[in-house]
Amino acid sequence: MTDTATKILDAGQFLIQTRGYSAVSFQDIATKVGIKKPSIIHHFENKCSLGVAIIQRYRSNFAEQLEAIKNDPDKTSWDSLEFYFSPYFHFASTPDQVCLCGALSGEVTALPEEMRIEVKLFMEAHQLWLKEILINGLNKQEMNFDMPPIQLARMIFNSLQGALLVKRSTDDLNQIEDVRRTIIKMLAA
Amino acid sequence: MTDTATKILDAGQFLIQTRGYSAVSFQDIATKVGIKKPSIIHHFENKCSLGVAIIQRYRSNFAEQLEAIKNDPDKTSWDSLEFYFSPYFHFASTPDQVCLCGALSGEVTALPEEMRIEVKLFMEAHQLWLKEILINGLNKQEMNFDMPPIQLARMIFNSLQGALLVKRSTDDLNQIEDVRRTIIKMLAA
DNA sequence: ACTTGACTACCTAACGGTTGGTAGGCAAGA
DNA sequence: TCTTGCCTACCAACCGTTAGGTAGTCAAGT
Repeated sequence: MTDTATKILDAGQFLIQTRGYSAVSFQDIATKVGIKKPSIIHHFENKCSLGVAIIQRYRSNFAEQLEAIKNDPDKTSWDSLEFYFSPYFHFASTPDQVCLCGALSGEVTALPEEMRIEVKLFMEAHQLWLKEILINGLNKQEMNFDMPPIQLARMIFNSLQGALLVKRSTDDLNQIEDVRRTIIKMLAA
Repeated sequence: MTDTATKILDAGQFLIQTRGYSAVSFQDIATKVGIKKPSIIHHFENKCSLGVAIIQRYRSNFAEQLEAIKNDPDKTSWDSLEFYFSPYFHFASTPDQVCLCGALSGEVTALPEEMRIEVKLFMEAHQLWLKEILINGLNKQEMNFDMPPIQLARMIFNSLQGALLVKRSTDDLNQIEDVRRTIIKMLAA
């Protein structure tokens, strides 16, 4: 049995990913968890610190997995890239979930400073990870491209984030698949 | 002197582009315009219809300009593409404005159905317009690529929308410039 | 020329409801 | 006995929206 704090994080994350931060209330989260609204305060002192905790957990879950696959000698750079695609395809397969930080990016100026910092850290970490994968792909001659790796990393990250948001608004799964195809084409040896 | 309804649309659009829809209140808009909160209802019957009016105006402003440049025989497909980049660079030059529909896409499921329809129409129109520009570029041999034009159109649109959102969250102007560079490279003859 | 009535644009006051958050109690486990 | 986890009961602030009223404009009727 998972503890209540974890359930609150789960429910909060899910609701932010589907609706955004401003449109999610303590009441929504409490109802989903099956507790009363003030009980949330017992675990997280206010809405902001709950928000921060949700992003931090999300960030470190990603960081762990991305680090693991990067350091796995059995994995090619293409394996790593496909692994990176998988959460985007997973979210795209749901009716209306997007990346947590993609959802927050639309209302980032309405967020408390502490949350903004977390969103920024997420994005920077992912772009740097992608850059390293691309450099690796070039060095091992698995990939081929003549653009600065950081430029391509930004293009990949931004197009995936955009595609997920546009997919949800248009209800058109091609948005992600076409982005994936284009990325692969750009990197193909 | 612009009339009050236009001022309300202007203020509402600006605030949504900077903060999102859920985080903008009638009070915010009224203060910015210099009227009292209930006076907004005199011009727009509720928040939803104001939202719809804002997106419709935004859509038709774009539609007009995009149609004009597409039908101008003096403009190359590269001119059209650079013209399409310009509003993204304009928004990127502000501290925290993004595309209206990009801002809304993060909280689209929290939006009333009528607004969701408008967001979807915006995105579909832009992707179709980009597709036509790409087909034109191929036919006139100004551009060169071997991917389906609609796939590339989606990639371009999604990466620009994503870049604008990520730029605002990270405060890093390279996000847009790198996306532009990559797009140009993909299409270069 | 003067009055009437309808209309627009805006106001103040208040509505019911929801927001994030607080205070205090109570039952279970260590 | 003290802590943990959750509760009920509440708060002030704010939400979108409504009601009712007040100016000012303008065209028609007498």
